[in-house]
Amino acid sequence: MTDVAELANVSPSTVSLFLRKPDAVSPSASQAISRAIDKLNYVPNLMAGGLAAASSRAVSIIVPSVRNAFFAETVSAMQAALKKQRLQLILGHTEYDELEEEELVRMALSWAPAAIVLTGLSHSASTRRLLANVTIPVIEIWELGGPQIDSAIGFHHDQVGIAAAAHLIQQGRRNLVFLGARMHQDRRAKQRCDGFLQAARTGGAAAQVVEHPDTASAEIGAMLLSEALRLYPNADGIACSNDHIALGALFACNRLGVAVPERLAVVGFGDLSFSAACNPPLTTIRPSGDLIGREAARLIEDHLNGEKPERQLTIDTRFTLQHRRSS
Amino acid sequence: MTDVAELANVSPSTVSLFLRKPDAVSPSASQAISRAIDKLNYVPNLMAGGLAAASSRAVSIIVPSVRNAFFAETVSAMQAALKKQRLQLILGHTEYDELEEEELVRMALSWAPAAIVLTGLSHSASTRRLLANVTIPVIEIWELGGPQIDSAIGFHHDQVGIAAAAHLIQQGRRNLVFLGARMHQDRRAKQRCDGFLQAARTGGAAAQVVEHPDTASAEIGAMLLSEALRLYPNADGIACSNDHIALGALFACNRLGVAVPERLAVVGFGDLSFSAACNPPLTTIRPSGDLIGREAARLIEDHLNGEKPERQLTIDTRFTLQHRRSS
DNA sequence: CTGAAAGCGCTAACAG
DNA sequence: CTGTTAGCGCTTTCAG
Repeated sequence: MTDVAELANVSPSTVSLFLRKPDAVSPSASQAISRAIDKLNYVPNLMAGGLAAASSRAVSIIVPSVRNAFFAETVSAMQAALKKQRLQLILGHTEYDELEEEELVRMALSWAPAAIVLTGLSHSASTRRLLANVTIPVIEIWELGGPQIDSAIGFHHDQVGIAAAAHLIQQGRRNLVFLGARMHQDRRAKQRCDGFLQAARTGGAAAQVVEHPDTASAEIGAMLLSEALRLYPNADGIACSNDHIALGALFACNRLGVAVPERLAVVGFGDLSFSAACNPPLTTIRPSGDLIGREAARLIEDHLNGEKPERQLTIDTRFTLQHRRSS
Repeated sequence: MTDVAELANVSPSTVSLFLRKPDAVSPSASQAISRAIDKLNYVPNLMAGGLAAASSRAVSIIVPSVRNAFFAETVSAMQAALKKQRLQLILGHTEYDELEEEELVRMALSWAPAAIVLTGLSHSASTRRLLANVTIPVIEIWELGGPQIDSAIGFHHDQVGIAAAAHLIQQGRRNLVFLGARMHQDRRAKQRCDGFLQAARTGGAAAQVVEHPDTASAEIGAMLLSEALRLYPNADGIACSNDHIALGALFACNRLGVAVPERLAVVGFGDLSFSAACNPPLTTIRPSGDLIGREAARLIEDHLNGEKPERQLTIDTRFTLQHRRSS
């Protein structure tokens, strides 16, 4: 920066100012500085900047895993939105482990990030303690309906389950089964399941659960469907903890000669890339993972720009039922 | 750190040393420092550390998008491996745009990362210039077979196409079609296609391409298959640029009453989570996205530990054909 | 094995 | 609008 200043015949602080608030520098100086930057191929050192400013242009985001399409979508949308503010994403994966999350939060904090984004509302006591006294925005995403650390952006997963049950009942189904995967770890899948069961029973339908401990996949979905049909031969409506499970269920129905939706209606969750293309096209509940990311980015921007320094926000991004031929 | 030092009755530099090389500090001092750290809930400031050391514990990784399952897998594997070294991933998405990549590289450099990871071998001239003089490892992933900036980890995509063609020919198919999506942007899909065409023709089979400009999806796969059958009614073997396309092709065959593999053999690429569960299970070529991530992490560790300061490495992670019932 | 000293490259008052 | 000044919290020789 000193070199740039020298070449542009200004002081280093003018260069610094130009870099942070270009409009606050005279056009002539701006031009000279721009030229010097180009000529010297100057790249600012964000570590130095962050140290001096006691906060960095990094945003830490901690998700269970980006291999999960839901979180990949949010991460991707957030990164796209933050890029405009020249903010960088620092990524961490908890793999659904609260201790892992705690360690990641600790590491994240050492970067003095501009904000920290966590998945879900459930965290270890130490994690809460670590985050209790930070002054940056802490944003919990993809879950609503519990005590928040600071702001939360997402939706109520029990309502997803309720919507699925209501839909199946409306379609005249009365013997419902929920197919779930890894619900001992995936709290949100569990919430969808619980909402489903309760709404189904309230609505006068029978409702059962068939589950598998491993990560959701089409393979497990197929297994779960066969199992469900074995245990509950007169089941007529199936809700799945996500579209991977639903896809496998559709494959299994196809193989077993079970007519969908005539004999069995199927509803998924996620509206993944294949869901509309299935045989038959899958009715599913679509969360807006990208909206969650964009809203999170907006919150962070607002905080950075000093506007709306509101805290403790709760933003419900809702979800929509995509009614297709599988139900 | 000063507070910790004071509480532990040592100097700040001893604390610093303890944090970086615990073994170089006496047990008694170590214990006192540990205790002080715990009591004060001390979190080191990595910005300050990075500034002083002129290199940070961040690794920048730039991929087209984590919404793409291939890159999500690599990112995830890499993060898991780097965590052991207390290295953090800074993520950037190019969305298949070289100018975007260039800007991301510039931003990445301002973090003085320990290494920088790019996707593919094709970059803008400016990007190459930016990276020409850096002393940290520059690792290009997911592509082999062109000029490298520094090290490269991946495989030859034309060989994937060749393997698909060879497989179909071996199955007795002679009228082949390649279904491709977004090949004007996705260089690697194009390479697979080119390898396929060449190998097919060399092998004495007819080979055609049917493509779509948008991102690969099952929906587009279904469209492409219908189109292929319309244009080439006697096609008997289909290779797809990835498993999303193949999934859609299988759906379309199912709807059109086209028997797979009797009438039409289908081969995909990716071995995604649903591929083994399809009807029929999909023959596909499986790259090892996680291995790419682990090898990249290993390279970075080695460099950091001063071992094997080899540069210009080329690591071929290969791929394997998963022969299933669709062919 | 421990400590003193000298910055790393930048930001942020503040004064002009 | 520009420049001066005093650090940000740590690492890294270099002595002891």
